[in-house]
Amino acid sequence: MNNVYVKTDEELLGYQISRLQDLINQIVHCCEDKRLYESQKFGLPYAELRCLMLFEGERYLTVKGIAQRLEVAKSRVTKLINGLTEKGLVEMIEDPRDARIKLISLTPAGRAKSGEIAAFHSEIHAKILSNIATDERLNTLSYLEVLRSAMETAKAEVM
Amino acid sequence: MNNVYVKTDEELLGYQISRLQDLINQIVHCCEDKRLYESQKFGLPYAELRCLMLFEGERYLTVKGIAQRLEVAKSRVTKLINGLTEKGLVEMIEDPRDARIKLISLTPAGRAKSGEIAAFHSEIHAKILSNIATDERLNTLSYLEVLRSAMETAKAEVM
DNA sequence: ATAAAATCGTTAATAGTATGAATATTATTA
DNA sequence: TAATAATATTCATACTATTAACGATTTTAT
Repeated sequence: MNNVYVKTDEELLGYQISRLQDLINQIVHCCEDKRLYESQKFGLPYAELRCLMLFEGERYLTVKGIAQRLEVAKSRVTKLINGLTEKGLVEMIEDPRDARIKLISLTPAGRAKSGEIAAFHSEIHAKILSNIATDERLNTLSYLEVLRSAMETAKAEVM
Repeated sequence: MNNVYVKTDEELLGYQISRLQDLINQIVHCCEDKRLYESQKFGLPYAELRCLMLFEGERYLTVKGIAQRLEVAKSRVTKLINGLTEKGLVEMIEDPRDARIKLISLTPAGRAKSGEIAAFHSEIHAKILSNIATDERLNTLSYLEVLRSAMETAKAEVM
């Protein structure tokens, strides 16, 4: 009978769906743990930490630019910059050509901390790679790209 | 000369590290979008939504049990249950055998909403799967498991 | 049987994440 | 020059989450 096949197919799909769900949840949960850990490790609220990392290779950023990159409201950025300024990690000067604009840059301490954080990020991802067999790394990255792409497409479809 | 090979190897590793970093970030970012979307869609703060989903197959939960599963403080759960009670989604009775304990259960409305949310989760993961070629699904799940495992190991090593 | 210890949930204070509306200042443009 | 646009800040609000202190109840040990 056909029913048997249909049911097996459905069962397989159901199994794959819940497996995918579990795997993604566990991976995301792992990332949330990392987030908490690095926030502790570097003594910064996570949002400020993320803000600090935007200065890689850029001398000056503006409130508006940071807001766009972090995808948050400008008013939020004002708060973050206040926090980072109090901690001596960034400083603000006025744009010589437009007094509305404030240019934000890293202090030496900010550059140092930003470097430490970047190094930690590299370290942790290097560690993850090292836990994947050499001959499986390429495939892992490829299939991760497959998943990423499938997720973006699904997002566009559903949301 | 040996230097040439060494450098190529290092470059490859560096490339793979930053690719892994990007892919994971994008996948997590996608999940954060989903989180915001479903919070809107179901008219619930995300934490309350997660709380609601714990009742799958369980008749009664306690504050302590919920706190453990959500990995938050008990006081946080009190707040979440207050919110869900105000919205008519859960209700609380006293444990007949121990007056310290409060048994929390879904109301009919809560059961309905919980069902909708579960259906949405299935739908979205089904959609993701459907965006992966049939002959690539098994491999995607396998390599996702490889990654998950490598991440858990790295977490244990670093943190 | 009762005093001490443990358990359970709540309250209050605090901190971090984030938004939106209103505002002040400065540039641009008509 | 007057209206408009751009930039950043302030304030009110809401959500996420923790810790410490507390009151009520149950368990345990004397």
